This record gives sequence, C-alpha cells and structure tokens, in this order.
Amino acid sequence: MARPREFDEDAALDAAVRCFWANGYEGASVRGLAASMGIAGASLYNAFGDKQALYHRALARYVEQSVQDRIGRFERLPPRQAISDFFEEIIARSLADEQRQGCMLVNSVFECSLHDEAAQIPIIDVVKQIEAFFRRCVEAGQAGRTITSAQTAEDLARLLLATLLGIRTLARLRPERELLEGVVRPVMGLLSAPTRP
Amino acid sequence: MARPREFDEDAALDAAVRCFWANGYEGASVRGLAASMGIAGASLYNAFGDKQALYHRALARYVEQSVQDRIGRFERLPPRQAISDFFEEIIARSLADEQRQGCMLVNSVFECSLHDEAAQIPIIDVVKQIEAFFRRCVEAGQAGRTITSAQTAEDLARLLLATLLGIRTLARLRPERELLEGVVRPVMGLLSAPTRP
DNA sequence: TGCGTTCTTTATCGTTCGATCTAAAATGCG
DNA sequence: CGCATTTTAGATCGAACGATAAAGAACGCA
Repeated sequence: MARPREFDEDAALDAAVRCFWANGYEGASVRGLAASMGIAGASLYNAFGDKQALYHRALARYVEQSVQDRIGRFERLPPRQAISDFFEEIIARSLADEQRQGCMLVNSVFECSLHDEAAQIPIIDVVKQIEAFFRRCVEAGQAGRTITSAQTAEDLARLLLATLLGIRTLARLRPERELLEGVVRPVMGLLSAPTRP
Repeated sequence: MARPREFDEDAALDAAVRCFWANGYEGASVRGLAASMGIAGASLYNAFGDKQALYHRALARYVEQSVQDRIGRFERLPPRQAISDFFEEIIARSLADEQRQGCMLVNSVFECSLHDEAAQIPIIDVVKQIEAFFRRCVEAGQAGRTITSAQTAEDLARLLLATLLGIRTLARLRPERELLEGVVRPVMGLLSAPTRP
C-alpha cells in the first residue's frame, strides 16, 4: 500500500533509551535523539508521536530489559541468595557505570513527577513489581526458615525496596564498593536474625 | 558612595530556594526566578552572578536550614531516640509535602551530576555530614548498650544513610505512611538486635 | 504503468532560554 | 549641589528548543 519504514524501530528505540538514559528527559533534545536514532526529526514525530510518548516507550523498554529481566533471572534462586545476588549485581553495575548514568527508572522518578502526573503510574507499577519480588523472596525464606520471622514479610520487602533505591541514589554520588556493600551487610544480617526470644 | 540595594538579599535567596525546589534546576527559568524573588533579571545577574551560582547559593541555604538544622536538633537526644525521631520527622515531612517536591538535596543529586561535575563536591560533603551524624548516634548507642554491636557502627550508619535516601525517593512516588514506616520498622528492630550468640 | 499512501528530507515556524546592553534612578561624598 | 558609583527596569541578543509544513521518493495495488 505505502512506502515501508526504512529504519528498524526497535534499534531506534534502543538508541533513544541510551540517549534519554545518558541525558535525562529535559537534557535529551529531539535533535540529539533523532541523530542518535539515525533518523530525521520529522520521522521521529511520525513514528513515535512526540517527545513524551517516545520517552515513555523508551522507559518501558528499559524496564523490560533491565528490571524485569533481572527479576526473572533471580526469581528461581534460593530466597536469601536471590536477595544477596540481586544487590551484588546492582552494586557491580553501579561501580561499572563510569558515566554515572544511574538507573533510568530511578532517574525517571525525579524527572517525570514534576511535568507529567500521569507518567508516574507506570513507574509506580514497576516499583511495586520490585517490591512484590522482594516480598516473594522473603516469604519463601520465612517458610524455609532461612529468613527471620521477627519482622513481617511486608516490612522486610519494604526495607529491601528502600535499600535498593538508597543504594542507587548513593552510588550516583559515591560509587565506592566498600560504602555500597556496607549498606547491604547489615540488611543481610537482619534477614538471618533469629526470632526474638 | 553608591546606590544601595533595594531588595533584601536573604529574602530573595529564600524565594530562589522555593523556586528551585519546586521546579528543579532546569525547570526554574531565570525569568521565573526573578519574578519569584521580586527583582528584575538584570538585578539577579548583578547580585548573584549567573543561574548556576544562584542555584549553589540556594542549595547551600536549603542545606543549612533543613539538613544541618535537623542534625543539630537531634544530636543531643538519646541515640536510638535520635534515629527514630529523625526518621519520624522525615516521614512526617514527606507526607505533608503535597506538591511532591521531595528533598531539594536529594533532587540535586539527580539534577546536578549531569551538567556540573564540580557542584557534586558540596553535595557529597553534606551527605557525608549526614552519614557522620548517624555514625555518632550508633557509636553512642553501642557504647551505652542500646544499639547492637553485631554490626559495625560504620556499616549501620551506611544502612541508615541509604534508608534515608530510599525513603525520600520512595516518598516521591508513594507518600503512604504505612509504606514509609514499614521501611523504618525493621531498621529500628535491627538496631536493637542482641549480639549474635 | 499510474494512483494512493506513507515515509524521508529539508527548511522553518514561533517560543523560550540564559545572558547582556542601555539608560534612567538613587545614593554618599566632596 | 554635582560627581562618581551602583542598582534599577526594560528592551533585546543569538542560540536552542519542540514541533510542523512542504515536497519529493518509494512502495503495494490496480
């Protein structure tokens, strides 16, 4: 019927992820985005709508490839090890992140809330997915007696979630292994604490 | 000698704090800042240099009035209570923050790192002040046997710092009392854990 | 092969940005 | 009372922004 698209939409979206991730929403100009994606500005608008719509699709792609993929990989491990390895990977990624880009999801919490009230909803949803993952780990660990029942699974999952967000914030400023691992050590110690006598 | 300044510099700086806090660095335009401060654009440049210099002074003023003031108020309390009350105040402020402005210091972590490499230094310094406050509390508590010695004071302070940053991030998205207090509960439980047998 | 549709490129729209210039107004000093 | 100095307000600078218009190019289908 009509002329087919010349560029690979997925590849272009991956480039948009990199550009938004590195520069933030405001910092990424439509011109810079289009250049990174290898297309003209008008093609960007034609294919993705506008800058905000492109950002939302880029963020969704990032979440899918980074967050949900990670949850999927650790889901099957023994609970304590899943949590421990999860944080180990976060720390490793933070230390390897030389451009200090941080986590695009966490960045979006601080970028989107101001302009885009409705854009918070998918972000909240992803954060709840992470919380739910932690909670499944804790509940499984409590059932198997490898994680303390001195605190509710609900609260422990909340703590793990806040710890994760705290580490990603801290790593942005001070990407030091000893500091970040020092955060996790007491948390892992808490998980294995015996029920209070 | 010369014409005296017509506006109160401190009052203008307070207005700049409110404007930057509410809109972020990028989001606050020089025109909007000048309007909020009740002065003309040229007066802003004359009195404060440029936008970045004004931001740095505004952030320093915020830190002085919010962060350092808080540390000073809780410093004299019994260690466990200081920590507990500290988080209680953070949660109360987060819940009362209807515009979802969050903490200007935490916001600056995500705003400044990209553009302004040198601006990170004072931010890092303030974060270290907060960490040092937590560490003093933990060490005092350990000396008085009200805080566990199962973990080092260094690591516990790191955990408290990450928890604080995590709560402020989480509150930005989901300002729910039960969620935020649920984060703190296991932390306070950990502090009072007995030394491992 | 021509038609309708969609994509691509280029140029450009109006707005807003941070920053500066100009000139008038307001002071203290001699 | 001028003179020197600084602060005001208002106009304006060039650059960059997001977004669009116009025109030609490339396809499927008749």
